[in-house]
Amino acid sequence: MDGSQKLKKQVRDEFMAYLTLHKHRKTPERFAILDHIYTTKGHFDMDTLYKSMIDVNFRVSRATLYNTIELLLDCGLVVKHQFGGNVSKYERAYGNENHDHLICTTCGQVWETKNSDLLTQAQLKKIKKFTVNYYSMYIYGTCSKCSHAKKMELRRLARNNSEKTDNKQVKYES
Amino acid sequence: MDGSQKLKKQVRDEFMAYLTLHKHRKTPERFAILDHIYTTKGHFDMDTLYKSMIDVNFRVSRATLYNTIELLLDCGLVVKHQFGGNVSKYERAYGNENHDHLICTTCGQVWETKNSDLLTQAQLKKIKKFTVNYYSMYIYGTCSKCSHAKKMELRRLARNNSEKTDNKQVKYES
DNA sequence: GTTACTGCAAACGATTTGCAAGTGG
DNA sequence: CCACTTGCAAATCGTTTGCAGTAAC
Repeated sequence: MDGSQKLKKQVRDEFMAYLTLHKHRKTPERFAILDHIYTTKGHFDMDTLYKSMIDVNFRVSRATLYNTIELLLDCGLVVKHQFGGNVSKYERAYGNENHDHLICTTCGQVWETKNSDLLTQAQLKKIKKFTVNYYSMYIYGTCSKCSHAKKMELRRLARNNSEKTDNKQVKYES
Repeated sequence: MDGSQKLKKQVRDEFMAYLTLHKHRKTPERFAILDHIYTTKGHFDMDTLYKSMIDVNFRVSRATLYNTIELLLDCGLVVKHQFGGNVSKYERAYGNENHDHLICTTCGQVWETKNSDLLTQAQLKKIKKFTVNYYSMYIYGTCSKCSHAKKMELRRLARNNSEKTDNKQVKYES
């Protein structure tokens, strides 16, 4: 099994665990979409994803794509970007090096640069063939309030899951 | 004249120069919008801007707002963000300290942090009350192709402008 | 006077939603 | 079998566009 297949298995397992924990169903569509996303590196938008799945003869509706991408974002397997156009761009979260984005505000094209965590403003100005107007670090995560809410939710889920297990055990015992 | 008024004059002058160079008309709406944007710090969206201008009894249409913001973006007086919701956020470009954005992917709220140019991944993890999932540096600017096109365009404009001056002089001479 | 700009309303397009039919657990 | 998911089509909503009237130059 090559690196790509290994990664696919990894993320499939992670998605599986996520679905189980949240009591979401494990439909073929969901796994097919995840798999398909992890066959290509780089950015994609919903329309591209839709068409490329049709191309490999996997019929999905756009509604399902949007529904599934929501789950994938929530469990952190996919990352969402909005560079300035009207369409959102997505990208798989694992198997891509850390990279920053150079966005041309005139033509909208996006280039990627290698991890530049430590770039200073002075260094940025030196990026070849690109005139930097401004830049912004977008740090995505969970605020304390939502963090707390999520924790409570997970606790509730865990409790329900174990209760269900208990019930089953009771059944078997009786 | 306080600092705020001084800044407003500065950006008004810059906008004026931009409009002159590009042969765009100097309408009251355009200057009112720029002025209004520079009365508040922080992010705003189009709807908020629209309503707040109505509030101060300045009637503008949404179409004009979108048209004008385009110009302001082009001349770099306003900066555009898309944090992940459905609406674009804007921000004046001058008079704000350099800052990064903390975006809660659950509730969508956005906080600002002081300039963290040199934040390392390790440091990011330590941001209090915020669990960092991932971050991305968005570097906006102009690519070499567009840069060249813009330069040509400016040259053309400059030529036309001077030709026009020449014509006038000829007229006066004749 | 020309012609770009404004305001209005209609159009657009990415995303979302409601609902009937399908299917995982 | 129950109710979550899917697929379809219609609805939504921020943004763009066409057009007639207005005003900058």
